Amino acid sequence: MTEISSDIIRGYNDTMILFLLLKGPSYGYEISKQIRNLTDGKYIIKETTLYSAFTRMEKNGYVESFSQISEDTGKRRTYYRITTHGMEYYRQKRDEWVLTKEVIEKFITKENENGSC
Amino acid sequence: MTEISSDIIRGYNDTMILFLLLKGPSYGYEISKQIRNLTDGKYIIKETTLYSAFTRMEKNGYVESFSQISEDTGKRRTYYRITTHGMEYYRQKRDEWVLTKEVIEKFITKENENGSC
DNA sequence: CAGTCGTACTATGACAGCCGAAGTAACGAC
DNA sequence: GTCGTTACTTCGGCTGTCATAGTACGACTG
Repeated sequence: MTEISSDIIRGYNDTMILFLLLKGPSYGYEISKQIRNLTDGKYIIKETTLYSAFTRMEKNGYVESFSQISEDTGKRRTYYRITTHGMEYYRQKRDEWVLTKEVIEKFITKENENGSC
Repeated sequence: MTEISSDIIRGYNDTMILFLLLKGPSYGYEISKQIRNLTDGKYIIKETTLYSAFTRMEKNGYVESFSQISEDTGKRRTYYRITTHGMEYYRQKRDEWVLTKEVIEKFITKENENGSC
């Protein structure tokens, strides 16, 4: 099985999290589930990676956290909300992705492709 | 200017180098120039990154090095040749790339696209 | 004839992000 | 009564990248 190495995703974990936060505030466990679902289990973010991303992004001002007691479980969760600064960062990363894709694909042979466009 | 962050390229530097070695043995400085040219200067690999990639890949058995005196300059260069193991690794990375691209693009909004295919 | 530019590297050490391991706590299911 | 799920936290290690610096030699440039 081809597995996605963390070294390529590295630096795009933040982007993935921010993307999900664009739809509204969320918290660690849910984000993690959403990533798994959205990618059909192809990418499962590690807990430590996720939570360290949150703290890093909060430090950088990309997200804001707030504590709230959930209505369903009655337990306290740490929610994160994307900031305008975070949205800017997301947009930057999106643009960077386009470039990066172009660059990497110059080094990827297309031998296994059968149909195109 | 959107610049490519090293964190996304990370782990694909090896792949890029191996791709260039598929065409035949080469050495550090030339590989570096080829990367710059092939990407129209969009990606310039750092010297230290390049040479540490070589030593790492030799340790992993992806490349073999040999010393040779160049015909034009008369100076000694360290050439690298891709091994069969290295070719396998390259193929793996190529497959991984397809997956990775799919995954990341689930998190990239297409707002700025105007035409498609 | 000194200085700078291009080639072709090597060594060292720092840093960032990812991740494994382990722990905590509270709830429901079986 | 322990297992699975939720919802985290702490710690420490590893890997790849990069800044900095240095070596060495030939060519050209003022």
